[in-house]
Amino acid sequence: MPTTVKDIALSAGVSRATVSLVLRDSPLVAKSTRERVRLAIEELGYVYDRAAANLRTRSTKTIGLVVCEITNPFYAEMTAGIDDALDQAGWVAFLANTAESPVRQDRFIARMREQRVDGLLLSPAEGSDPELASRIRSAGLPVVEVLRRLDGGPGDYVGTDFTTGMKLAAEHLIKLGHKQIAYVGAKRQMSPGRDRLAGYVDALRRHGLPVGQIVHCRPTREEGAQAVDRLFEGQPTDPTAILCYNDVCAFGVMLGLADRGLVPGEDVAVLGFDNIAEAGLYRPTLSTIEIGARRIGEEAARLLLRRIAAPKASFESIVLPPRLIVRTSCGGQTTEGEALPPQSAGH
Amino acid sequence: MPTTVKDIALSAGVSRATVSLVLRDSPLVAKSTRERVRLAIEELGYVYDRAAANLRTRSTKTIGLVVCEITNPFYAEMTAGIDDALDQAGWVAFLANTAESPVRQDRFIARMREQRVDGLLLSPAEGSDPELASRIRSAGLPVVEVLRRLDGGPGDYVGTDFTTGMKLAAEHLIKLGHKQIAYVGAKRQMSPGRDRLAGYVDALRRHGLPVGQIVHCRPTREEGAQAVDRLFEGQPTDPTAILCYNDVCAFGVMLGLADRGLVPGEDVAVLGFDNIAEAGLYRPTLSTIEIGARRIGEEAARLLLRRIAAPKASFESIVLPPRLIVRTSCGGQTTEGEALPPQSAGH
DNA sequence: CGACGGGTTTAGATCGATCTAATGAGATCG
DNA sequence: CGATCTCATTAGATCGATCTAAACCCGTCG
Repeated sequence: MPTTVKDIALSAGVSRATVSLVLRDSPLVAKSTRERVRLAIEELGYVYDRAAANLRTRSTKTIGLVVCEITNPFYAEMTAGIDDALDQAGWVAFLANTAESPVRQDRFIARMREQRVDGLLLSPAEGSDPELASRIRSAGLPVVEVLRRLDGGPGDYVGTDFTTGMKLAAEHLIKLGHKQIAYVGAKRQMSPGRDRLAGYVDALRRHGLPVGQIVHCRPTREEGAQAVDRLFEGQPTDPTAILCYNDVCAFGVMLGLADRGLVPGEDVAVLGFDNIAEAGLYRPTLSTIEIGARRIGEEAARLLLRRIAAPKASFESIVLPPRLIVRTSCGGQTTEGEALPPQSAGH
Repeated sequence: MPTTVKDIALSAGVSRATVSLVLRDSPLVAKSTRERVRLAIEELGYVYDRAAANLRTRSTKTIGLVVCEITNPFYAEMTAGIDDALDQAGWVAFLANTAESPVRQDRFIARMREQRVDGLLLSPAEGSDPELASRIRSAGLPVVEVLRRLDGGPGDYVGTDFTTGMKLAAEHLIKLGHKQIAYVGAKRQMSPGRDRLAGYVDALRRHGLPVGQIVHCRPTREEGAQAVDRLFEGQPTDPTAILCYNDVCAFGVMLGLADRGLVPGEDVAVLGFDNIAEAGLYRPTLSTIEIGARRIGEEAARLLLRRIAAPKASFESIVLPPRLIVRTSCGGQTTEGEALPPQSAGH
C-alpha cells in the first residue's frame, strides 16, 4: 500500500537502484534524472523507510536514552540537551525511564538492542550491575555513561567533577566562618554520591575542621526534611551549616528547618547542588553548585555520535567544571544579581 | 556478524521457518524441537532483530512521543506515565522535545514516520497547523492528542476538563468572599488556554461578578512576576485574588507580589493549576487544581495502543476530572494535611 | 493396501531498501 | 574505424525476519 522505491522507479522511468542513489544524494546521478526522480517522489508522497534501509546498512540513526528518573528536573533538562544535539545531527532517541529499577533497566536495554539502536546513553539506575556498561560494550554496542559512572572498567563518560563541586561548596561555608558543617544526602552507592562525600570530607580535613554529622537519605524533599530531625536531635552540638546532596534535597532540608522554627540563611546555612530552575525561585533563594545539565546532555550525545562513527577510537571522559552560585540561603551577601530563569512551562 | 535465525536453524538442525515459529511462541512447534531451538538461541546469544521482522509484519511496536516542553515538570511527569504504560505493554517510544517550535515539530514527525512508528502521541507546539493531527491520521498513522487539542476535526484525545477546573478554582475564591478576581496566563491560542479562560469568565458571570483584569503572559516564572506589575499599576482597583494559568505562573506571581511587599495568602490570594510537585513545597503552599499528569500519560498511551490495534474503531475522548486542592496560598484553612510528595531526585 | 487426517516442518517468495559488478552510451584518441 | 575511457544506469543478490502453500510423517480407517 505505501509507496516504495519501486513505485518511484516505475513512475520516473528509471531503476530502483537509481532512485536509491537519488535518495542518498549520490553525485553519480545525472542532474536531469535526479530532478525527474525528485518530482516523482514529491508527487507520490513517498516516505523513506529507514528500517528497511538499515537492514542492509546496519545503521538505524537511532540511539537509546536510558535515564534513571525523568521527573527529576535535572534529568529533564539533561534530556532536553540530548534531544537538541541529536536533532541537529538528524538522529532520534528511544526514551526509557528506569525509575531507579535495575530490572526495568535490563528490560529496556534488551528492547533497545532488539530495535538495533546504534548506541546507548546510560545514566544507570541505583543498584545496577557494575559490569553492565562494559558488558554491553563488549557485545559491540557503544555506550556513553552520563553523570553516573559504573566501576566496571574503562569507557566513555560525560559528567561533572562532583568532588571539586562539593569542595567549592564546603569552602564557601568555611569562608563564611562555619565550623559545624553537616552533610545530608545519598550514600556512596553510585559514583556521584561517592565523589561528593569525598569532596566534603577532603575540604574539611584540608582546613583542619572536624568532619561533621553525615545523615544519609534518598534525595527527595520528604527525606531531606526528615534528615533535619536526625541532625538536630540528641546531638551534643547543632550544625550551623548543611551541605546537601542536591537542590531537591536542600529544599527538603529547608522545609525541615522551617518546621523546627529555624530560618534557613539566618539561623542555619544551606547549600544545594545542581542549580535546577527552582533554586533561584525558592525563598530564601538557594546557593548551590551549578553543573550545567543541558550542556552535559549535549556533550554526551555528541560523544556518543563520535563513538558510533569511530568505534575503535580510544575512550573519552568529558568532565565539565562545576561553579559556585551564591544566593541567599547561606546568609551573607549575594554575589549575583540573579534574574529569574526564562524556562517555559506552558501547556 | 551477529547471529540470525539462520545460525540458530543450522545449530538446532531445523529450518529458519521453524526458528521463527519458536520465536513467536507458535503452538505449531513440537515441544522437543522448541526446546532444542530455545537452547540454540541461548547458546548463541541471539538478539531478535525487530527491524527486520517489521519489514514483513509492518509493525514496529514503536510509537513517537512528541512533547512541547520536557523541562516543564508537568510534562516530565506525564512522560513518565507514558513510559510506564508502554513498558507494561512491551512497547518503546521515540522522544521528541519540540520546545514549542512547529518547525522542529514537523522535522521530528517526518523522522518518526521514516522510522515507521505505529502511532504518535502529540502535545502540539504553540502555533502548530490546526490540520496537523488530521493530516497525519489521513496518511494512515494513528495519533492521540494529549492535553492540547487542535481544532482540525475529530480525533482521539486525552486530557482534562480545563474549563471545569478553572471554574472550581474561581468558585473557591468566590466562596472565600473575593470580588476582584484577576486572571494571569496564556492567551486563547491553544485549547487549554481557551478552555481555562472560558471557565474563569463563566464562573464570574454565573455568580454575578464582573470579569476582572486579564493579563496575558507566557506561563513562566519571569513573566508571571512581570504580570503582577501590570496588574497593580494604574488601575482603579487592585485585585484581591489572582487565578493563574498554571503553577509555574503562580510561582512567578507570588514572587512578583513579594517584591511589591504583598504577602501571598494574606494580602492577595493566589491559585495555581496542575499541582506539580513543587506546589506543596513552596511557601506559602500553593492551592491549585490537580489534573493528574501521570494518569493522563498512562491513559493516552493505552488509548494509542488500542487505536493501533483497531484503527477503524470510532474516536475516543478521555477527559479526566480536575480536583481542587486547598493549601495556604488563598488564606483560610487548609483542608488537606498535605504530605510531601515522595518524588525521587537523585543522581 | 491406499486414502485420509492431524500434527509438524520446510522451501521459497517476500518486505523495502542498498550494494556489487556489470552494462550502455557517448566522447576522445591513435 | 575500433579501442579506450568516462559517466550514468541497472539487474540481481542481499540484509533478517515472516508468510504461504506445500510436503512430510505416522497412525487410523474403509
